[in-house]
Amino acid sequence: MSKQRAPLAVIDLNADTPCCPPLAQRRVPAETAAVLAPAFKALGDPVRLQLMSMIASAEDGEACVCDLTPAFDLTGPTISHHLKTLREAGLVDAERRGTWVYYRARPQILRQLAALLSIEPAATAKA
Amino acid sequence: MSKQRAPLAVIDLNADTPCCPPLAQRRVPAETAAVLAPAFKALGDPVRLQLMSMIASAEDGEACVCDLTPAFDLTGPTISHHLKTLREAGLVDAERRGTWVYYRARPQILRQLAALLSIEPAATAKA
DNA sequence: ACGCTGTCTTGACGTCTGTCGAATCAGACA
DNA sequence: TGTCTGATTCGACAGACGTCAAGACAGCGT
Repeated sequence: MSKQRAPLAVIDLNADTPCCPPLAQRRVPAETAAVLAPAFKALGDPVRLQLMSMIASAEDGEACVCDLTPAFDLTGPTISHHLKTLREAGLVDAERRGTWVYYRARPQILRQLAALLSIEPAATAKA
Repeated sequence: MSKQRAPLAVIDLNADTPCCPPLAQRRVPAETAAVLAPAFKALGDPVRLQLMSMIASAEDGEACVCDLTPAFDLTGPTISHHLKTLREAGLVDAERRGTWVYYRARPQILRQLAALLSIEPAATAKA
């Protein structure tokens, strides 16, 4: 984890900043890496990757915790913990409506991560 | 880390398999998540994200460890450890040529990760 | 007001991770 | 052969992570 915690907690990378040219096009500077790495890290757990997918692909763009939890062989607190991790990485938003809490994906940051990873169709060896 | 180690060590996801529809389009199944999550996890450290970028954006598509190491305030063994992590996640390949070891990105897996994260321009709430 | 249900927080546990120094391995060159 | 340089492996340590049980909190219904 390279020591420091980084600010996180809802990184400012939620704005519509175009942000980052592809990782393979220009060297990612340390500051950018420090901001983006936590997002990748959050996706680096199978459970969270599935949670993220379930949320992002949900019918109305949002998913209830009550639907998420029973999809895994894990306790409620554990799922809650993973959701918190996704929240702190800026990947999802939570909203309580009455009894239930709904999670919603943040497409912007997903787009940024995808852009960072994107490779021009034939850029394997560009020279 | 969700307990089990998974096979890793060079996941078979290096083939040209189209692999995965976007995460926001269909629920990522557990098996897919188990295979892909380690790749995201490997990118989930600022140092490795920079290493990956330096390798992928290198002049001839490859970077020498001797150029990578001095770019960080970290010891050789530590950089070597991170490179091993990237290697085991299937993100890079290593080749020794004489005295030096060169690392090269695997564009296919990067493309797969990018595809998984990709979002159709206006799919925020598709209904 | 009371209890019920759904969700989150807290505290604890074992494991994994990032880092280093020391030792080891792999080639190059005398 | 011996030695030098570059890279990896080994062993150790502090800190972070994933998980759970127990408790706390928030709304709803009675």
